[in-house]
Amino acid sequence: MTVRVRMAPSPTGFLHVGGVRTFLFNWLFARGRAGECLLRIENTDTSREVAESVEQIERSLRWLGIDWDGPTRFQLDRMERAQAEARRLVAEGAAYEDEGAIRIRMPDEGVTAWEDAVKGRIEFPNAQLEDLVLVRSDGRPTYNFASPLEDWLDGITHVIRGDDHVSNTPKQIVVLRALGAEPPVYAHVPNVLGPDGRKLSKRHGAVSVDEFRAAGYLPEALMNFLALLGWAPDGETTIMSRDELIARFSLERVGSSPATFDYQKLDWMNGVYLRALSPEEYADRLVAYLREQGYDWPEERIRAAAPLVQEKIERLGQFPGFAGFLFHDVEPDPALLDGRMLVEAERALAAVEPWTAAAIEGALKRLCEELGEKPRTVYQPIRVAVTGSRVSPGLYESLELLGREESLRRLRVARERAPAAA
RNA sequence: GCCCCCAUCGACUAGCGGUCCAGGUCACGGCCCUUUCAAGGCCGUAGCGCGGGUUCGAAUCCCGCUGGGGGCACCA
Repeated sequence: MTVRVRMAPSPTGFLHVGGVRTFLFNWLFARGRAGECLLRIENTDTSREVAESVEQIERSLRWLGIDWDGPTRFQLDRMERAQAEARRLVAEGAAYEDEGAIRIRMPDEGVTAWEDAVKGRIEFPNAQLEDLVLVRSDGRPTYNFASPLEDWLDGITHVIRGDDHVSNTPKQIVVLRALGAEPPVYAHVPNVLGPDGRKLSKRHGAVSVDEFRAAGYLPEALMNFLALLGWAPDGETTIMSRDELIARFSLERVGSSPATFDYQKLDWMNGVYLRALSPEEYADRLVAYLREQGYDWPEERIRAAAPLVQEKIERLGQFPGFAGFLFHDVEPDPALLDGRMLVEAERALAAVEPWTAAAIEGALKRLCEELGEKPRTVYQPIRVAVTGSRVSPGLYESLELLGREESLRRLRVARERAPAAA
């Protein structure tokens, strides 16, 4: 039997990483088994907000590298079929009308159980189940009716969803059996929590895929990180390509306890991916990212600056703060300047020929010897004067890129602002 | 209140009765390298929630407790 799963976001706002993690598991599972993965929007209305939200969801999934088979489906499209099925259940005696709504009869005794692919056997006492509304008095099917019905109609073989659906499952199983359908395999994956142990939400930081994109995370890094939230191929491997994730993913190895989203680890992992990029690819991504974020800085200069930062930043979003001095003037803190050093640096650099990182290095090292000072003593005022910060890319390369004229100009301006030189 | 699920370092996890005085990664601390910051290398701190069983032997199995989480809608 061909595996067929579905990703079922509700069109409320943006795509939440917790939900994406669940979709990712669906997708990895299907792709690793030559199966199909559908995208189904669980909507109950068709407002414009829904349409926009759907576009947003599709865009976020595509960016991450998660694709789906066939057109996006909408739960509401099955409304008439749902009503017909409900009427059929009434006719068959499995359901009944109640103040305009249709309710299904739940068994009163025994248990409803299933073998969960990640949690093992789960049993629910039937006495716990109330007669569930299938179709509201206004004619719209409820979620617990529409969802399993569509799973059946779409031939879904595995329902991989969040933990919070565990208690819906027995109801859906009863619905499916009444319909004459065989329930799919259920796999309930644990939820993703924030650092404080509560459900991951905006107060913890970024939560929508779009926010991670805007912050300069790489989709492959985010995918790798998300895959490891509740799943591990073994105890050692952490960095895995998309293909490796697909090849190794299995529901059996999904854990059953909730996982905490660790922003620091994501940052580290993103840095690993960033550093692993070829210089050309890195520059391409950086340029694309900055364009997307609305920076109109010259592409050639961005490309030239890329190698200076590749080893240094772990999110592309750090680029403007870290290397922005190459694109605009700076405001050095006078307290960090040293008039004497700046005068000496200006003199030494004015004579450098040609203006290359290597020659600049030679000149500055000679200066240190002449002055009998440690490099850090000599370099810091220069760094601050030229980059506006005590933290920057390599000094020689930065000076080279800035150009002699601009470098000397910044040194001069800074010297004038420095505390009275001795 | 009732029902369901979960429980290994601060975090993600490996471990599916002995090979574990518990391994890997992030974070943290120290050292090295070093023009700042990173990166990299080396070393280190740190964990089986508690109590009973079962067993020659338990992180691993069973029961209870405690602690988390989720659910009990004509929401999804």
